[in-house]
Amino acid sequence: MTMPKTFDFASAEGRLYDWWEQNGWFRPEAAPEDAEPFVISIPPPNVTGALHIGHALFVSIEDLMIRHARMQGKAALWLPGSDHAGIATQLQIERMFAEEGRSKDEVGREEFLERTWAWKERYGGEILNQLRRMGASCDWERERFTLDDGLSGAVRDVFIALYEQGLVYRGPRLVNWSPGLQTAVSDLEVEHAEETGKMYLFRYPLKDGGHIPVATTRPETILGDTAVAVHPDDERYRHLVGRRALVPMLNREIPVIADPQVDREKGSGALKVTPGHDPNDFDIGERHDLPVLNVMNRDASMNENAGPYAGLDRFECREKMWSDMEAAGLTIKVEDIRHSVPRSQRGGEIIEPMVSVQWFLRVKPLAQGALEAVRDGRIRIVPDRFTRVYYHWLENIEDWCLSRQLWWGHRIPAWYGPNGEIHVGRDAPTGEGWTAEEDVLDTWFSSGLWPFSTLGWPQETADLQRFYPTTMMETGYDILFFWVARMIMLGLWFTGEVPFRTVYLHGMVRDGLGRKISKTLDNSIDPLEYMDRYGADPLRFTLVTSGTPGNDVNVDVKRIEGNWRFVNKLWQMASFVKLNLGGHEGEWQHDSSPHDLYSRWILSRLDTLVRNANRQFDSYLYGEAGRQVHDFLWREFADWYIEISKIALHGDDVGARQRTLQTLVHALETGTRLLHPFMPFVTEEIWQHLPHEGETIMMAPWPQPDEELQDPDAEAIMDALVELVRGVRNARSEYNVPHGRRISAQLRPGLAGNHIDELRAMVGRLCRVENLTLLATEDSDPEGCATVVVNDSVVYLPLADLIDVDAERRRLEKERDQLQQRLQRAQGMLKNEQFVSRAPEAVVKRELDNRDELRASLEIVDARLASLRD
RNA sequence: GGGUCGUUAGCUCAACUGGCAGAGCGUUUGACUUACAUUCAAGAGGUUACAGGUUCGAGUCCUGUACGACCCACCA
Repeated sequence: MTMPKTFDFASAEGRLYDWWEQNGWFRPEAAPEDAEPFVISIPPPNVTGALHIGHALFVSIEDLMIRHARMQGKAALWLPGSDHAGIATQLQIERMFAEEGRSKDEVGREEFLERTWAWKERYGGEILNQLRRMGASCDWERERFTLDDGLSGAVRDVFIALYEQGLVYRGPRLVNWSPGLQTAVSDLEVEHAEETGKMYLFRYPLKDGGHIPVATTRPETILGDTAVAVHPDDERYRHLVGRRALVPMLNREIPVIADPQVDREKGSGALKVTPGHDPNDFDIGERHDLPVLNVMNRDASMNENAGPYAGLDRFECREKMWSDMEAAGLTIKVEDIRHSVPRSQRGGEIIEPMVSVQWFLRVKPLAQGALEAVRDGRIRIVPDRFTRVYYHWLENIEDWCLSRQLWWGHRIPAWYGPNGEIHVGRDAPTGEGWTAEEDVLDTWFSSGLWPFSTLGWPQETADLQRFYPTTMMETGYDILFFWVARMIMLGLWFTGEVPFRTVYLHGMVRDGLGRKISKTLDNSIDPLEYMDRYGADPLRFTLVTSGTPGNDVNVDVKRIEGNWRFVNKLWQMASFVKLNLGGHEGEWQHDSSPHDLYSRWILSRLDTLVRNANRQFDSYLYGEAGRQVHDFLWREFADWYIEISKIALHGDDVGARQRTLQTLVHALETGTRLLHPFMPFVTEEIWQHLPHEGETIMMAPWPQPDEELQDPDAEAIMDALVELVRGVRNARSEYNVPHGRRISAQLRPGLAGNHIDELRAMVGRLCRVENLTLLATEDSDPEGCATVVVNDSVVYLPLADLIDVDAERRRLEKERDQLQQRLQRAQGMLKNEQFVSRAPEAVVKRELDNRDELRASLEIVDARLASLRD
């Protein structure tokens, strides 16, 4: 069966994917029962999501890891699934209802959830189908969803256990309130941006007359003040401690207190204390038993505690308040300042610190184990610089606000009794008057259980036994805290084991100019669009080879096109081999006599490639490995070996032809296997056309180095021959020898003289030189020739009609200058006794050889130049 | 205020444990050479941000500076 002219990825991808899946090769069961497991739990994409370039990156890397492990004979399990993504999904469904003109509250919880589930069933699989399109070899029979029954049970059990262990508590605390989403969010979901704002300085009136100057950036919070604080040692204000102040515009009486937390250097040195709206003040308030006043509603409009300002939006209130204070003569001045503003990671709106009753997890006890697991090496983080970041965060961790005022999520299993009792458990308590908790858990709480909940925990399932701890956690560094750290904490706490052995962190995808992908810049790179245009393989190869571990990758979309060309090039190499295999299939591998120089050379190079690739895979340097395979196949195999192979293939030595075919097949088939984890589709299709063992390249063995193939002599000789060919081509080009014109040449043999047959064949085939003849030692240099010098060998090209003596002289002078420069460098090093005595022997020897070769070349070039001057 | 990463060809990026700085794209010239014009050949293009240091030898290790990006932190 001959191969089509080009690779039709559009039809091949779906066909191959279905075939792989139907044969069960994505399942760990495809490996022998005693095979070592290799497990990745997928970072579950949001059900609402559509494949974006960030997904494409992680899929490319993880599928590469999984396919590599599978080819190594491991029981590879890539467990797929999706995340219910509380906030993101809820917002989407809210928008749907809004389009129908109904608010979430009008709809009610029950219908809202019904609709969300219906939507999830209908569209939630879309993102996973897009993963399939990329070639992701996940075990779809093990697919999980964070809100499915098993996982929900795990979440509930974990919550209850933590509550019973006294680690989960409920209470009023200052939280980050998102007025747009109307829910609390965790510290991690708040971003701090340096922005220009205003600092308002004003007089805090005292009841008995006088005032204290106080500064704030949020005048509306004055309405919630319950004290004015000064530093106990501050001479300026010490005498005022114990007096009473009056809240501006409300005239509510509050104390003047002394607290060491007040920074005398900041602002006016006196502090308005608003325990209900400032974390700092909340602490002070606790120490002094101050009332905690919340002056805002859920949407951050002012509430009844704001007196006349009730109902105003917080920013309207700020202006109104200030102008009223101005009128009352209380203001001093307003200054522009740069300060950091807390904004919602999702909506971008300003987060309001607000006191609120929420569920919290005391994280510190869990953090200890998570720190130890990395410190003692049970978990390794790659690249290891992230280890420090991880330590720093866990060492300073604060309690985690678990509750969210949403509907879509795991409902907190708590009930409130008529007398204020709290019941936490699997089932509702019996008896009258209990009401269920309305809030759900932070999405990341369920994600934190992902590596073991997906394997059946808390049941002692066979999967849990076999595949836990998992092997590799591959994800972006942006969710090291959100997700990775929490999986480690919860995994250790509940299973007693690390959830995974290695954490591999990749960077963020940026555009071709290094800019963040953003809607406002409109610079998104749509993976689907590029897969439509070029197929999945070029996209995958580009993503993996464009960067280095842990660093952001700037994706230059032109590289996708370039790698599509690479796919075609591969296809053409295979076509060539296949074509030449022709009717000889089966015959091609019978000849076991020693190989020719060319074949020994390419096999030696191939072995070096295999060696490098193995080392790089072991160090997670996938990008470098991919680039090297690419360069080998294109630059060495196709440009040189295939071209040279035509000598034997078109010759009449049957043995030589067969040995060459054997090498062609071996090198290409091996290269294809090396490439399979990067580009699964085209490699499978090609592999099927080549002679191979086994059913699928997916399960073919990963290439191993073979010491026998190393052949430094063949490499050295081929390097010289290749240089001679390049030199002849260069001379032809410089002298504008018409492309079709055949020329003759003479060789003054140095080392290359031992391989005159090979050289003759090569120049004949590759640069249209016929009649390469040998010059005897006593022969004088031929006249009117262009000269090509490589080491101690010289090729003379009789181009009398084209040679311009001046031009040839310039050419040789340039050559001489280059040689001299390199020779000087080598001689300089060798003259240095320190170098000779201290550098490794091999390095010195290489430099010696180098010098000798350069000297030989230079001598010849000089002689030629001298003869031209005559 | 702490910390991390980056700065290499016009652009986007490589360079494993220090050992002759590479690729793709772009650019110049030539070629439809029966696997491939989705290609091939030849060329141009670099003081590896800057200043010191260590070393026989530094893009690579150390110190500092500049610029850029990011992370953490309760700066009224």
